Amino acid sequence: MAIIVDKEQKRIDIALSCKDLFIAKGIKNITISQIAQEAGVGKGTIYDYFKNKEDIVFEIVNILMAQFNATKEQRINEATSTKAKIKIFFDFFYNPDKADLREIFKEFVSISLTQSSKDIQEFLKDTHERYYAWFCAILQEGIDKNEIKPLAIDLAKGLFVIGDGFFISNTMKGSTQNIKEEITLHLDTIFKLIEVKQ
Amino acid sequence: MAIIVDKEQKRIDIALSCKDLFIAKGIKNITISQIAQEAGVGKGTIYDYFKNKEDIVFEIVNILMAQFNATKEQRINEATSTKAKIKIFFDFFYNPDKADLREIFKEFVSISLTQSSKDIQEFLKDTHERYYAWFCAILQEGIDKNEIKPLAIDLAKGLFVIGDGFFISNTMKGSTQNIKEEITLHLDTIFKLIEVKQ
DNA sequence: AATCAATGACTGATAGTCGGTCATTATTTG
DNA sequence: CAAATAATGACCGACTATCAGTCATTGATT
Repeated sequence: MAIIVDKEQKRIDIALSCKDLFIAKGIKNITISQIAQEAGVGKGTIYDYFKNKEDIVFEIVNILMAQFNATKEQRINEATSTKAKIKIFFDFFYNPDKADLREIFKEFVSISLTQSSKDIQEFLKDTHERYYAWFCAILQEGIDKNEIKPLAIDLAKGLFVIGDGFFISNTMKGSTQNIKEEITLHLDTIFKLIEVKQ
Repeated sequence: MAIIVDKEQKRIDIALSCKDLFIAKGIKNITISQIAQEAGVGKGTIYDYFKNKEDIVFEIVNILMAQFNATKEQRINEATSTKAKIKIFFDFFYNPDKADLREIFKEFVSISLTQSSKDIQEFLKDTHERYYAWFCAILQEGIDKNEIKPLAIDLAKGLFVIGDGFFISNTMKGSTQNIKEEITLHLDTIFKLIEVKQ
């Protein structure tokens, strides 16, 4: 009876159109009016597609992460050793091409910590569990192949969270230069300990 | 002259008086007027002692962390094994008595990620480095005593950040119940690997 | 009288709402 | 079948409520 818009697609379009604004200025320094202008729609329209400013950040992170993870899965499958696979898993935290994405991820974490609804927490939990299962599968595969000791599976959770740990720690200090070296050293050392000597 | 107030003490008094408000509602859901009322001063007075709302959170975290760490140093010195010392280091993240402090710490991290000034980043960097040095010293002591392998020192940074990692990861999911078990398992497993067999 | 502390009314900015308009499609009618 | 009309979702921006932060004034002390 009337115009029917692909709501999901438009949500994506709006989110992506103001991505650079978020990266450049940060959520606190942008107004909804600016976002609307950047997206080429009216202010009210923004609220037809998003609950609030934070919701836009969630959408941006979702879109970009999905894109990123599509290639990640492939790269992990191509890697041969468990160590190499695990390193790719943390690639996001130091890949120079992903600096922009990390900038938004920072906002995302900040929001998630203090302002996320039950819905969003549920979503985060699901996402987290899916990735953790994937991570465990990689480790288990290494164990089954006798590349690493069975004990390594007990390190899964602790290893899984070190990406976040390094990221938060470095971001809070304002020094994100050397995450790669830090993560690499840690993983190399862990692998020295858990690798099965042939 | 005129009335001379102990500015530093009053800053502390104001900060502590609204601590519970921050814990109960979170920074986003409190107004400066509420804070002023809770502290029993005028709104303008708040701005004589703090730059903004975020600044109050920094003060609260500083005060409470300082209190907490005073006892922490002692407890670490009392512990005999390196493993026990390291576990106490992460006590903050799961000690049931510190749930309130963690609630504010959450706000603190959230702010630090996206809104901290150069000054505050500098401060965070200093604090971080001091704690990291302490952490390394504990590990080094264990190495010198031949409790753990020399290699363990390369795990320092990665171990140091797992507290933050678990905290962020669990907080984002809204499940802070099992951090203790997770950290304990991780540390126990790491120590199985780095302990020197006698 | 000089000086510092405290204050709360005021201002500017902005998040979020809501009544109304417009464009498109469905339905009716000649 | 074409024109007229009805229905509806998309879109909008003026408006409102709220609140962070300021500053001119008052009050207290020596």
